[in-house]
Amino acid sequence: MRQKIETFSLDESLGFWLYRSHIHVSAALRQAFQDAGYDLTPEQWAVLLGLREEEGLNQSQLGEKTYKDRHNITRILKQLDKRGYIEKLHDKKDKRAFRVYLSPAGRSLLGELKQVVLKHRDRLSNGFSKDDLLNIRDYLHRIVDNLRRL
Amino acid sequence: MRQKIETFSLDESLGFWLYRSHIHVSAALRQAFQDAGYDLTPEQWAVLLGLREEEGLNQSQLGEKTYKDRHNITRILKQLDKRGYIEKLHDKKDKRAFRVYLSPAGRSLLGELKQVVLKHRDRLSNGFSKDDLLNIRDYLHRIVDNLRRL
DNA sequence: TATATTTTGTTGTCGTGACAACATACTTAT
DNA sequence: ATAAGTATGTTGTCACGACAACAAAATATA
Repeated sequence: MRQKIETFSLDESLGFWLYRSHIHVSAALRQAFQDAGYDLTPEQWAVLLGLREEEGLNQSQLGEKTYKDRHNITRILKQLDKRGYIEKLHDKKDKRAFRVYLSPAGRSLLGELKQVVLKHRDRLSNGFSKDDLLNIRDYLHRIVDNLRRL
Repeated sequence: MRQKIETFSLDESLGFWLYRSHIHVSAALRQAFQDAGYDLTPEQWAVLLGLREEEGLNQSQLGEKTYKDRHNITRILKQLDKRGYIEKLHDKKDKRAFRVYLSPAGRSLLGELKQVVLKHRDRLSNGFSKDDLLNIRDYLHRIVDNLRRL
């Protein structure tokens, strides 16, 4: 028996472990971008990656993909637009909506930062086997599923 | 072979899994507080739990315990103070510092919300064995250690 | 067709995280 | 003992997450 976990405390809270690790990972990525000379937040990066996987989404769809609500997507896209990394085109069929695309600069940025991000990922998963990563992923997905379904 | 994980994408990013699960867990706790009729954020709750474990800390120490920098601690304590849950007393030896304590209302709140929080924790860890929880904790701690030490 | 509802996106507010600048006070070095 | 450096806490700014209110347009329904 390693340690009891039913105690009502911070150190024994799954939610707090998640908070703690998220904060550290996010700070490290932010720092990695800064060290590489780029003014980009982890959130902006996530949206760019989401776009890379599927361009032409509208803002709501992009929000679903990146787990950000439409208010936040609006503002993150505003930042990315200001930096010239994306293009918002009016949807021809739906006059309310935009379709969001990577600009050439955005596509270029993804290439430039690829090694930075891969290095960051290697760093935080140092000592993890592929099975470890699959286990973690399963655990984290199960947590989200629990909250969605229950 | 379940799936390759070296792909440079959002769905294969450990950091993004952490972000995703943290967001869901945090939203669920916020909702649980709201459903129970309390106006309290998960961050405020974390600070209260930190205080419960060790009262009389100064703000910097409390920030270390909860992984919040001193700027944010200042503001979170301001919220908790406004709601009457804490007391800030001047440190007698160090005139710069405060020592932070739970107020009677704060202590009472911890009791009132205990069942709400335990229910929330059961919900998100539904289907997890004690070993699963220990494994997750080890994984998440290893991630943080990797970022601290490398 | 006309009305009601839903969907898409924006703006504004608050709380929080990251960061800089600052005042105060403690600590260390000379 | 004085100066330099460090630590504590506050305020201000920007970015982001949660939430409300809103306008415009699409969709559903009567």
